[in-house]
Amino acid sequence: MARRRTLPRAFYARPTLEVAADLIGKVLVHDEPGARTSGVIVEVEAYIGEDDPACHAASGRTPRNAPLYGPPGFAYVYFNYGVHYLVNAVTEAEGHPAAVLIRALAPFEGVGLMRERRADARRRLVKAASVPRPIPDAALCRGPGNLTCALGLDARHNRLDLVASVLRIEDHGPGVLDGLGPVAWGPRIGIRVGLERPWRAWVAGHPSVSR
DNA sequence: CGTTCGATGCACT
DNA sequence: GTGCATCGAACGT
Repeated sequence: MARRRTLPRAFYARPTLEVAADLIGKVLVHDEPGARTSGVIVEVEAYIGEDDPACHAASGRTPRNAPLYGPPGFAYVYFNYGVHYLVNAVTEAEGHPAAVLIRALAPFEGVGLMRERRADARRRLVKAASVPRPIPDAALCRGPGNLTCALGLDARHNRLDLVASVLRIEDHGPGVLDGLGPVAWGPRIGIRVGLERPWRAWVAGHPSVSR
């Protein structure tokens, strides 16, 4: 197994767009004993400050968005649409609300467990009469709600320290993304405001990137 | 191809 | 009561 290094606090304590760019190709890990799941980050979005209308901090500090105002290198996980959890890495500095939303992974470790979790979740959602299509491996962590499902992440992981907990992001060295496309930038997805800011980054042409 | 829409919980107004 | 940083089935073209 290649050498792996957990990203240090200083990685996150930088301008959010730099962190977002550098997170592409790193590995998001949920290190449950005997059930590790992980994937290479291939799509992210930056949400930066109270001036960003799409950022959860746009209306000021609330109990929900408090982690955004905390120190960098912690997880901000929240529940959305009554269905999905979304995971962010808090960036910048304490008092500067900003984070990077992890939107898609190329499945790496624990792919079988990911398949089970996604299939279970879909069976719960789909009508009993219809037969769900099998989920291709490239789609297991395609989309922010899908990747938290596949990795088994939920509200328990909110506020966890990405530098020292079961939830972390690792650098597996250069070469992880060999043979894949370059990083592209464009407008963020699924928001109605702040579309003029091209703060979504993804690996061009990668099959695990959301659409 | 494209668009619509239901499922579902909760923070915030 | 409203509106989501979603997903994917179902339907129209």
